[in-house]
Amino acid sequence: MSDDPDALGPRELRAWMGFLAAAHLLDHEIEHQLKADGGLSHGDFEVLVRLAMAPDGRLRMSDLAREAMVSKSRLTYQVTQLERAGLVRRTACESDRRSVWAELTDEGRAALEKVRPGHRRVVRESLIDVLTPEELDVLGGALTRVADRLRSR
Amino acid sequence: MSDDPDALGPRELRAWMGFLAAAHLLDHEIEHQLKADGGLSHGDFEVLVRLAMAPDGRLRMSDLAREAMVSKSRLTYQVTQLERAGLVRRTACESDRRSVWAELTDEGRAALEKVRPGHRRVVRESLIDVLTPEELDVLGGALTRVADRLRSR
DNA sequence: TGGAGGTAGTTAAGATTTGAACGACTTACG
DNA sequence: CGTAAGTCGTTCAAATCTTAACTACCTCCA
Repeated sequence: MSDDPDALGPRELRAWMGFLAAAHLLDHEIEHQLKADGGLSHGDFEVLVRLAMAPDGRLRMSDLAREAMVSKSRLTYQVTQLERAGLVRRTACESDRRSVWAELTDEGRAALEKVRPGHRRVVRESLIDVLTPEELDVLGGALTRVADRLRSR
Repeated sequence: MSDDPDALGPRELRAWMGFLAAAHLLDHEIEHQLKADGGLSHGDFEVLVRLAMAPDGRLRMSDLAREAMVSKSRLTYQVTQLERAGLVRRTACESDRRSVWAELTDEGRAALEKVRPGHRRVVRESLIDVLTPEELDVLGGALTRVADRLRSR
């Protein structure tokens, strides 16, 4: 009844459970730090980071949604909130009047910098520093492959 | 301006970005499968799984919340929904009248079994089969350590 | 031209989640 | 005992997220 020929084996189960738990808990930790240090959700942070990395600090809503891995309607909501907080600005796009630029304001850049040290600390203390350099490389390679494979479907 | 002495290095960044993306995308995939195969959210599924693993198929709300990694108030909502769907039943706890048992019904067990093959398929195809056996072990060890460390804080 | 069909972003309604506060009960300790 | 402090699960309001339209615009091709 509880045995099943194609259930996951112990090694597989350990990897899967570990992955699930680590993802959950780490996200929790990050969410907490970002909220405490700058009143941002993890989603908001990802949006700001993508914008900060983009040329001219701006991206069209669609591209931003894809890069930050959020739905379009969720991004609409998020950007509205971020705009209300003065961290992002919406701008009309000349070349395609359907499009809208989401652009990082100076305030937005500042908010990002304010929150980043704590964010790095969490990532380091909770993940990076817990792994050996070998584990770090294996994990990086393996999970990048996993993600790429999921993206191309 | 964008350079920072204690920013993550390339290997670290790859591991972190890979982890973040893999977690996001895999969760998305699972959410989709569970919804399609049985109308369950990933959260609901986790709740049912923990109950199925527990002796007598039941757990107190608090323990269930801890094991399924959800907040108490979220669990209250979830269990109410699952109860409405007939998959879970609430029972009074004799030994501690503050507590409430959440108990898997036969229907709940059936719903779980119905959805499990697809779930396993997703986990295998998206994660397990993408990794070499060595990667699987390294990942399992490393992430279990990461999770344990985060749990004990 | 003039649509057909696709894309960009928003909206509205409903579902879910959060976080603080609450009532009921238990436990520990003076 | 009797009460202070803690735990258990729920509730409520507010915040957030999802889904399915919907408007406006762009592209392509007859």
